[in-house]
Formats: sequence, structure tokens, C-alpha cells
Amino acid sequence: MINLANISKGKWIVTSAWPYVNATPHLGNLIGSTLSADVFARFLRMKGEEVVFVSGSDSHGTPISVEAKRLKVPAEDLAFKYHKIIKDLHEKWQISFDNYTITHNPTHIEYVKNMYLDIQKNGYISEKEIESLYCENDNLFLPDRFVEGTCPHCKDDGARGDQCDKCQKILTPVELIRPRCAICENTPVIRKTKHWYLDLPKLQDRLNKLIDENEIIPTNARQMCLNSIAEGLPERAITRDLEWGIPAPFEGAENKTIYVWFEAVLGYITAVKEWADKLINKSDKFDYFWKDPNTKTVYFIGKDNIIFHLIVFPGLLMAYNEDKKGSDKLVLPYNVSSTEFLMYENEKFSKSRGIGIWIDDALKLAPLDYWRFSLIFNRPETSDTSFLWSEFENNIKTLNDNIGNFIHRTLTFIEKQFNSKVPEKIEYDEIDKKFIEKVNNISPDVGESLLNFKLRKAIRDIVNFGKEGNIFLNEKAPWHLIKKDKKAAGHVFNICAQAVYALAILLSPFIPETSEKILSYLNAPKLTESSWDSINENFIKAGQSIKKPIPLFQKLEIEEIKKEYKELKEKKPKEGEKELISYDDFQKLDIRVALVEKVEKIPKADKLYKLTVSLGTEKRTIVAGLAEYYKADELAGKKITILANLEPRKLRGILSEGMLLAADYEDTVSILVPDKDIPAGANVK
RNA sequence: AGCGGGGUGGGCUAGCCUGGUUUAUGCCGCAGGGCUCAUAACCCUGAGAUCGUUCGUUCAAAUCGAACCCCCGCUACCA
Repeated sequence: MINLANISKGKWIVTSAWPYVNATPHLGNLIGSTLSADVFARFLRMKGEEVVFVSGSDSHGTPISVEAKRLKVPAEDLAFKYHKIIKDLHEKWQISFDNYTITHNPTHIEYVKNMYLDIQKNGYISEKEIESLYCENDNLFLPDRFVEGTCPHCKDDGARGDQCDKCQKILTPVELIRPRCAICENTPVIRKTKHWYLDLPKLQDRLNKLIDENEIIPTNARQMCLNSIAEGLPERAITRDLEWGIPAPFEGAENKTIYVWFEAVLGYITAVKEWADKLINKSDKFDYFWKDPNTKTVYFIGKDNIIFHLIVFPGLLMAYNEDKKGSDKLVLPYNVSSTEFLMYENEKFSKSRGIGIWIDDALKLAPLDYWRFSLIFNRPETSDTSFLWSEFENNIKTLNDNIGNFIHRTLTFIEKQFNSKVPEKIEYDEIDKKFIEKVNNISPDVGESLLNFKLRKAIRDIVNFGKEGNIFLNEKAPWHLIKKDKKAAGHVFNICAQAVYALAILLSPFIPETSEKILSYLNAPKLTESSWDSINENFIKAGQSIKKPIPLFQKLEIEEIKKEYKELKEKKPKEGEKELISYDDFQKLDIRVALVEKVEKIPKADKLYKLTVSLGTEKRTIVAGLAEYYKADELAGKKITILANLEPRKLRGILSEGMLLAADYEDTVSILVPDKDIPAGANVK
């Protein structure tokens, strides 16, 4: 546990996972990375710590180059266009980045190249001329998984280029007996190609130590990493035969780029550099943060990124640091706060299926602070958590009825009964003392939770504090006191005003807009001039005038919002609308009725059936992903429709000679069957 | 199939690392009561859980260990 008292003023680099430039983030992306990081960064700033908070768009992925080709525009233009959209969205969510950049920037590209040259100089990059399989038909080097063949160990014919599923042995593609291209089934030829590898095995003991000794890494991350280190880390290729990306700086690697994952993580370094050089024009601030061994670097990510942040990234830092003097070393990670996943009503967020809420739509449905509050309130810290509309409604009810109501009843009472001036305090009685103690202790308590990355506990403690305020008011019943003893009633509201101030400060990392509002009602200094530690029983002075308050929150009409959400979603599919095709195009499809003769479950594949179907004159084998939706005997004997002239493709070692047609909507999958009895082989048009 | 996470009252959830201080926490919902300053908000009381199952360790297990069942995710794969 980290105790507040032990923390002196320090330097922090706070970062969050880099959103892919080609997709609008959804609520799950946001809560795992940027929003959590923002709360943490805002808290540290309130504590008076020195903080630089950076992230950016990950621009060098394949999807963007594919789309750019399709639209016939430069990948760069497309990346910047999307980057701007994502950047604006994060501003709308009030994510307080010091620098939100993009990996396609000169600072990053230069730094990455130099860093890899240093890593190479330090002996952590091996160059391997490997014999790789090249498909002359498809004109490309085949990645491991695109090669199939016979396993040299167990002689199973379904082995893939990286592993044999049957005997679980790790393979390389050239080991395979009788290899074939998974795309076209042709036999590939062996060609020599060079790749550059990061020597993780050489680093694994040090990495193990780093992770093992760090007590605050969440258990999900720690388990996963220690486990994979124990299994032995492989050397990993850092170059790819792709065009879009950062050119590999190694001699002889002219046509290769650095694999996105191996450069995006370095953005944490370069984004700070860019910030120092270009945004604040103090280049020395880069070393000041990154090269001080006492700087604490914190990475907020979803669990899918754990390995790259706790193994690859620190590995790169260690390799780079090797020949550097103490004052020139980049600091190793202090913590990686990895969340589990956010689900949407118990389902996975899915762009293609339209399941979930995206961060642009969310803001059309409810005010920003409602989302920020609710997402943190249900942050998936220890297990996957669902976004449920009912919980959202519930959370906002809590925010409104506890915190909002306590603040409002305090402020309106002062406004109406004390002419908008905070009244004087008199002697504390026992009830007062109990509550005052809570006021004095709340900021260290919440601060400790935050420093231990327990954001969810922190916000829940604040809600609880609001409830205590309401209990205090009810116990004291100043609305009775005021009839006999106005001073006694005023005393109560002096104390409550302190609590209202406390709430404004406590809520500031979570819902900054609301915090500002509360401070303005109290005529207290703005957030930028306030401090986390300013909360105490005497901060708000008697006699200070306040403004007439307007309720901070409203309850949600959840049914209305759900309706709007549905409307938004129905408009959406435009993006995915398919272009018009000609009748000729359609004619290319050979769709036919087929009779299912035999249905077999494919071993080691949860979703697949092997169907033997008859097209009247010929028999075909078709692999279909229906096992979750149909029982084998429900399919046997049925007439179905298939696309008969689809390129054959191997699935789980079985050649599928066509595609079964089925309608798919949310959870329902329905095979398409002819309405009347019609012979197998009949054409569909 | 491999890896990771999880199963706690009707719903959501805390506690689990560091066994006893919990008659298992809190919120919503439900039943009853109180208050009327406040956005019908607030406060109090009550009902409701053999803490997935079984075995084991222990004076003591929701908490530690084993096995099993189920759920979720990642990877494979879903033509």
C-alpha cells in the first residue's frame, strides 16, 4: 500500500493506451485507458505533483493503409483526418492531456529510428536471414499462420506454420513437410528474407524481477506476465514487409517497416519529447521527466495490452539503457493499471455488430459528467463489468439524490435563511465532532485509494461522504433550530458549507465541470488555484457570500435515452452500407440449393460443423460456424442454400468448398431454407 | 484447445492478497415508519444469501489448497 504521507512532491508521467486512429473509441476503450488516466492525472495535479499526461493516435496499423488504398488517398492524409476527430472527441470528454499526438509525427519517427539503432548497438537485435515461404501465386511472403502442412513431429496433416494443434509443438514454417499456402493451396517456394529480432530471452530474467518485485501491478497483469515469462520468451520480429509505417533503420532493411506494436509504445517517450520541444518550448523538460529515476511512469490500459506494456516496452527500455550513464537512462515503468473489459449489457462491444456505445454518441445521450461519474463508478477493476442502462440510471440517481441534494439543500438554506452569507460557527457538540472528523479525513482517505489505483473505491467513498452529510443534516434538523435559535442553525450550515467545499475538491478529478460549478456557487477559488489538501473544517470563512444555486444534476429519463440511443444506432449503418452492384456482378454468384447429408462436429473447434452436402450431381464438404446455433440433427436432412463458387478455404484443417447462407441478427442465426420442396442443385437467383 | 479473469440476497456490488473484529458490506428494488430545509429528494427500521459444487487444511474459511461445474474475455477460429 502506498501511503500519502510517504509521498513527497514528485514527478509523474501519466499515459494511456494509444487509440487506433481508424476507429472511434467506445466506452470500454475510454474507461480502460484515457478516462482512468485523466482522473489520475487530475488528482496528481490537485496534489501539487508535477505531471505530464500524454497519449495519441496509433496511426500505423494495417486497417488505415487498406482503407487508404481503397479510397485512393495517401494513408497519411487519412490518418490525420481521423486523428483530428479522435483528438476533438477527447477534448469534449475533457481528457486533460498535455499532449495528444499521433505516431505519424517527425519527433516520433526520428526518435524511434535512433532508439532502435541504439538497441541494436547494445546487442539486443539479432538479424536473421530466415528461409521463409513465399507464395508465387499470391506474390507474398506467407506469415506463419498462412502456411499449413504436415507436422514433422506427429505427422498430423493440419499443422500451421507456427504451431501444430495436434501435438502442441512450436514450429517454423520451413519445418513443415509438404507445406501449402493457406490462401491458394499451392506449394510455396523457399526464399531467403531477413528480419530483425528483439532478443527478449536475454532480458527475461530482468523483466521477471521487475514485475515480480513491483507490488502495485494489478493481479491480472502480474499473473499473465509471470506466466508467459516462465514459459520462456521468444525472440520477436520487429520488422515487417509492409509499406505504411516507420522505415526500419537497420542496414539492409530498406524495404521494411517497424511493426506497429514495437513503435506505438515508444510514443510514451516521444509524446513527452514533442511536448517539451514544441508545445512548451522547454526541451530540457524531456530529460527532466524521462531521465529522472524517481519519476513515476504510469500506464493506463485495458487487459488486452498487458504483454506489450509490461514485457515488450520495459524490455526495449532496458535494452536501450544498457550503454547509457545513470543520468541518461529512461525510467522503467512504475505501474501499469490494467482494467478488465467493459461489456455492453453482457455482450462484447462490437463495431461490426453495432453492439455498444461509442464516445461520440454517448455525449448526445447524456451530459458529460454523468458518463464520467458512472463509468468510474463501475470501472472494471477486478472483473469484466457490464454497462447496464439500469445501472447507469441508478448511478445518476445516486449522484443526484445524495451528492447533488446535499449540496443543494445546504446552499439554498444559506441563501434563503442567511441572506446568502455563510453563517458563523459556535461550539461543536458530539454530532458535529463526528462529522467534522469525517470532513478532515476524507481527502487523505480518497487520496490513498487513488494512489493505489482504486478509482472505483475512491468515487464510492465520496458518494458515501455525501450520504454522511445528509445524515448529519437530518440529525441536527436545523429547520427546527432556526425557529428558536438562529445561531445554532447557522452553525450547522457553516459545517455543511465546509463539506460542500470538500465535495467540490474531491469530485474534481472525476467530474471537473461540476466541481467548477460548485466552487463558483461558494465563491471559492477556481480549481486551478485549489489544492487537494485544502479541505478542512475552516476553509470556507463565515461571512463569505454565496451564489444562488441551480440544481447540479437531474435524474435520467432512462427510457427516453434508450429510445434516442436506438434512433442513433438505426441511423448508423450508413457507414457500413454496401455499394450498388450490377446484375452482372450478381450473376457471378453461384447460389444453389443443397441437401445436408451428414453433419459432423469438428474436434477442437467450438463453433464449426463439417457438413457433407449434395448438389444433386456432386457432393461437397462445407465447413460452417453453426455449432452454437444448431444441433447436428437439426441440420441433417435439411435443404439449405449455399454459395457454390466461393474459393475453397481450409478451416481447422478441413477444406470448405462453399459457404452456407444464413441470416444473422444480434444473437439469432437462421439458416436460409427453400420454402417449397425443390431438388438439390437448383439455382437461386 | 491454450492462457487470463470471475461465480456473494431479485439486480449490481464490497470483503478474498494479509483466515477470526461481519449476526457477510453498500446501493437499487421491496415492506413499514419518520422528517418536511431540499429536485417526491432526505433519514430510520425490517424482510431477503447454507458466499458455484464437493473434498481437504485449521480451534476457526466467502477468505488458504485440490478436484469438478458454469460464465466471460484473449488467442485459435467463426467463408
